[in-house]
Amino acid sequence: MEGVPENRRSPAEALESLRIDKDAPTPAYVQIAEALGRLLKSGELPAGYPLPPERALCDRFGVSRMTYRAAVGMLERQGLILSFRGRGTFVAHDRLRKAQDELRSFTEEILARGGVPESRVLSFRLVPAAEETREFFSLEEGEQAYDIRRLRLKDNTPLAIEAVQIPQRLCPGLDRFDLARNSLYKTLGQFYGMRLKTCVEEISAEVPSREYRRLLELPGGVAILVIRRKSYTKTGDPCELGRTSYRGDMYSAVVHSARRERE
Amino acid sequence: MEGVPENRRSPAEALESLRIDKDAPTPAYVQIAEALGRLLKSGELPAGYPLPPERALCDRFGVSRMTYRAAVGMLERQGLILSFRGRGTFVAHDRLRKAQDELRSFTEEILARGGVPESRVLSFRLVPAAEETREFFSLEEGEQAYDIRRLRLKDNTPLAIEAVQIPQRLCPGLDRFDLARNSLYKTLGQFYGMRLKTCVEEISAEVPSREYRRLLELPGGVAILVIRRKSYTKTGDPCELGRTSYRGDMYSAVVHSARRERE
DNA sequence: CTAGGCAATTGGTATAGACATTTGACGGCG
DNA sequence: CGCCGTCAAATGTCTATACCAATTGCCTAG
Repeated sequence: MEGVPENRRSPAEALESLRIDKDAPTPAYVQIAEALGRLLKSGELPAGYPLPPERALCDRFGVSRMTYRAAVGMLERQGLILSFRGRGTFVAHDRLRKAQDELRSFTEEILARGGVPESRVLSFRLVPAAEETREFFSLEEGEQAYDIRRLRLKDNTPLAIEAVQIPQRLCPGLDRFDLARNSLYKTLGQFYGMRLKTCVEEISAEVPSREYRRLLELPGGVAILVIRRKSYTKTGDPCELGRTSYRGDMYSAVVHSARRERE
Repeated sequence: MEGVPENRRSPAEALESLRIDKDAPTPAYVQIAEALGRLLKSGELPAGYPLPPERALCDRFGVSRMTYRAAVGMLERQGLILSFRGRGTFVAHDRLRKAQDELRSFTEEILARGGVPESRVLSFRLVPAAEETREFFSLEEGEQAYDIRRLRLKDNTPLAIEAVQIPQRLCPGLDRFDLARNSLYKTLGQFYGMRLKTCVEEISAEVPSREYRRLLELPGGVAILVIRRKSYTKTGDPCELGRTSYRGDMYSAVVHSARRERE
C-alpha cells in the first residue's frame, strides 16, 4: 500500500534469500557459486558492496569454510568479486563483472549484441579434405570431409561468410541436418557427442576478393576481419575447423585477457 | 662413461626430482603448481602420460590432499593436465598445453614470435584529454593527459603504430622516462604502482589512411588490424587506453577461449 | 569361454578445526 | 595533534580424515 515496494530488495535481503539444496546431486560449492553468481550478475548488489564474512555465509549455507571458499574461488576467477586478506570480499566493478569471455556461437554472439541473426547455406558438400583440414584432424590423403559455407546475416544485412570443414568420419550423415535452422555446434554436441570446449582463433585483416565483396554487398574501401578458428573438445581432440570473414565496418571482435601472476 | 646419458631423465625420474620448501613464504600449493607446471611446460613428459595418483604425490610433497588438489586445480585450469574420476590424471596434449593466453606487452609478443622488437617515439605530448579518454578514466573536461605515439618495428620493419593515453594525474612526470628504451607497462608498475591485470581489446579491420600507409611503408591492397585496448588494475580501476594499428599482411592476433560449463 | 558381479583404485566433495597474515580501528602517550 | 602499539576481525593456508562416485580389472559362477 505504501512505503517500500515489495519488488525492491535491499542487498542484505537479497543475500538473505540465497538457498541451496544439500540433497541435490549438484555439489554444494557449485550451487553456491551459481546462486551467488546469479545475484552478482543481476546487478542487484552495487559495486564495492561488501559480502558478509566467510564464516557468516558458511553458517547461512550450512557448509564448511573450505566448501564455501571453493565457490568463492570460482566467482573470483570469473571476476565477479574481489577478496582482500584482512579486509573482506567485495562486489567487483561492473566492467569486471562483464569480463566474461565465453566461447560463443555466431547466433549467441549476434543475440548478445542485440541483433536478429539469420543463416543461409551457400553450399554443403562432401569433398576430399584440403591439406589444412587433413593436418588439423590427422586425416589420410583422400579422406572425405564436409565443407559447409554459410552466409550469416544480422538484421537482414549480410555480415559474414563462414566456411567450416569437418571430417565425415567424425560425424557421418551430418548432411541430414538443416544448418540454416539448427546450430552446428548444438548438432555436433547432441548427435555426435562432440562438445567443443576450447578454441584458438587467429584474427587478421584483409582486403576482400571480388567474390566476397559481391556476397557481402560491400561498398568500396571496406576491409574484412578474418577469423580462423580451430576448436577442440575438453580432451584436446580436434573438433571443427573454420574461417569466418566479417564486414570490417560492421563487426569487431572483443577479447579479454588477464595477466596470471600467482593464479 | 656409457649407456644412459645423464641429461636425459625418464618421466618417472623427473617427477621424483620435484621438491618444495615448506619454510618458504610462498604457499605450498603454489610451489607445487609452479614446480609441476615447469615440468609440464618443459615438454619432458609426453602427452597422455599418467601422473602418479594424488595420494602418492601428497606423500612425496608431504602435504595433505586438499593442498595438493589446490595445485592440481590451477594446473587443470591452465590446460596443462586433465583429470578423470576413477581413471587418473594425465598430461594434456601439446596444443592444450600451449593454450596459455596471457596478457603480453608488444615487446613480449614479438619476442615470443621470434623477432627483434624495436620502438621509436613519434610524439610524446601533454594534451587536454580527448573525450574517449575522459570517459574511460572519469576525468573532468580540460584535464591533461599524456599522449604517446610510437612506431613499433619487428626485425627493422615497421609493424605497427601505437597510440596511448594516460591521465597526468595518474602518473605525473611520466615524460621523464625514455619509452623507446623502457617498457611502458614496466614503468607504470614500478614507479606508479599501476600494475595492469586485465584488459579488454576490440579488434577490427580497416583500410589505412594515407598517413598510416606512409608511416608503415605499406604497399597498396593491404588492410590494417586495429586493436583498441582498455586495461585495468586488478581492482578494476582504469589503467591505460590504447590503440594499435598493425600491418594486416604481417600480423594477426591469436586468442584462446573456453566454454565455461561447470567451472 | 563368457557374463556378471565384486573389490580395489582413483579422483571428487565435504568436514571441523587450527594457525598465519593483513588490515583497520581504537586508544594511549608524547 | 600526531604517532605508535594493541587488538579484533577478516581472509589465506593447511591438516587429517571421511565418504562418495566412476572406472578398471579380476574372479567366479554358469
